[in-house]
Amino acid sequence: MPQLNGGGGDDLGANDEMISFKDEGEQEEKISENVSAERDLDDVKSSLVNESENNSSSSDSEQAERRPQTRAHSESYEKTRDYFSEALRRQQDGGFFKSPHYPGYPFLMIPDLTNPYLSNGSLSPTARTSNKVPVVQHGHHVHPLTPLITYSNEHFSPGTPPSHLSPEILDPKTGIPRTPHPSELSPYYPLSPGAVGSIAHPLSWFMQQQGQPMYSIPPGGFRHPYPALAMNASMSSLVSSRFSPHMVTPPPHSLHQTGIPHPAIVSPAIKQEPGSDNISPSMHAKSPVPPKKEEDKKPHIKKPLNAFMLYMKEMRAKVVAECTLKESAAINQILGRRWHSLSREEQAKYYELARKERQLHSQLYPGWSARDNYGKRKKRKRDNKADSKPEDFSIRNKKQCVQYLPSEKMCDSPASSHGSMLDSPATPSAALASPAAPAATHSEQAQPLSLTTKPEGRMHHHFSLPGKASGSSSSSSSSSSSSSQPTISVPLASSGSHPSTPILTRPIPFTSLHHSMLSPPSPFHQAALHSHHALFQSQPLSLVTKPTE
DNA sequence: TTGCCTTTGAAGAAG
DNA sequence: CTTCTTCAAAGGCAA
Repeated sequence: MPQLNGGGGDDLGANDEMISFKDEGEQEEKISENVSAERDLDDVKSSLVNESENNSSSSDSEQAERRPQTRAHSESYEKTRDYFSEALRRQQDGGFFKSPHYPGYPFLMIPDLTNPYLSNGSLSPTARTSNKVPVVQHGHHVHPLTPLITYSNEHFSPGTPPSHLSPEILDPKTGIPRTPHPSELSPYYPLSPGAVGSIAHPLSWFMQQQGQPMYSIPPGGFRHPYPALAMNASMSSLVSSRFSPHMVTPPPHSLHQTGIPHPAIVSPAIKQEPGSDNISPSMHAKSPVPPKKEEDKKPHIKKPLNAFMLYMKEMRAKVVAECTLKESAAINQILGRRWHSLSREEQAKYYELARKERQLHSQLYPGWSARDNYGKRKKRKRDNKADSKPEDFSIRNKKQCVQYLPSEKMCDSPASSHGSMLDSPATPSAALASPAAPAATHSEQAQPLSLTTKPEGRMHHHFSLPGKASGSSSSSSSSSSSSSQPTISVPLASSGSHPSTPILTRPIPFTSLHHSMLSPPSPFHQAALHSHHALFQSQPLSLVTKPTE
């Protein structure tokens, strides 16, 4: 990502961004102060707050060091992994994310990755409960992002040594072979010639370290077909465990034709945490599709994770470690705030990863549709909100806030506990988006109320641009230009965007245009919008009400 | 045992 | 074309 070049050297446009960030930082600091105040009220735990927000490298590193000691059972590989990744990133970045690239890949290879899953084949229940002392399994460096993606490993031939790297990687966008980014070039690039054909695994660079599959592995999935590999070297397992020699080309339909469990595939019936002893039928079913009812047998292919989900996976452990909180709901609130506080570049990383993820997913499961998973879950009762009047929901939200807020105070960072529910998206992102941001942020704080509403209606939707605009990953590569809405393609590249980040090049809805000049496109539209919101703080209320309507 | 809660983003469905 | 709904992860909690 060029944009990041120079860390500080961010060039063009960077200034604005930088400023915005600063504002954010300031804001955050303010918040921190506030938090501090609150801290007094809170018990010692609150002490954690600071670092969570600041992410002080020192604290992280300290923690990192400590954790490894306890590694014995670490909680979940993932968490530790995340934690490390974070720590790593800090180290590399010096506490601040400067390099857009995924520098850490070198570490990937570190064999250490003792993957609990691999070792046991399952996570010990205790592990889950042992959050209090987040343990790190491996003290090695892990790139923050690497851990996230693992899935699809299976598609690569196990037999292929990691070293087997494809020299060239097809540029998703252009389809033209390109020299992989250094970060991308991992010695272990798992592509097997035959395997995914010419398609390089978009996430391969990412996957190497991954001990845990991004998608929950189907029961069978975990059971590595090649136990030896799995059990043995974490590394090999990582790389090869999921690779399947069988995998030649993506199945035309959702079901993995190969019958090889993919991390993303979960048998509905068997859906379970990785490591469960149960061997899924599908697993056994390595044999070509079992002749049972399609439904029963049909493996559940999970949706690819979006940027935020990726971020969550990475950061959750860290947040958990910093906080005493264990409830995901609370943690997620914090993560949501942090997400907004991320710099564009940082978010861009995740968007890019998510894009690749989707791309890969689509390649693996060409026929798969998100709709396939509809109804798998029980359903959400969120419906309530629809019923409830604005008032009601506000109240309801309030309750929620209260419920989780405490924790946030303790742990959360930046953004604010103050704002309480406000996660105000606007905050960080807005800041990024526009110079006006500062004011905006300020205003937000002033009007925390708006936050309460947010949950209800997902305000961003209202602002949001054409849904597809931001998204369509796959299309993104194609340069989604077909947005009916007036859009301007803003090559943020000029502002230093990563070349490979389609996001930046996406067309920006006209509505956010003015912001676009300053801010990143699509994924960030929201932010821009939020900033917008800030600008119009005079009418924040409207936002609130809208959702209800 | 099961679903809820909570977050953002993507995608599909519905209007 | 816009809006709404569902699902993705995750783990404590409630029923």
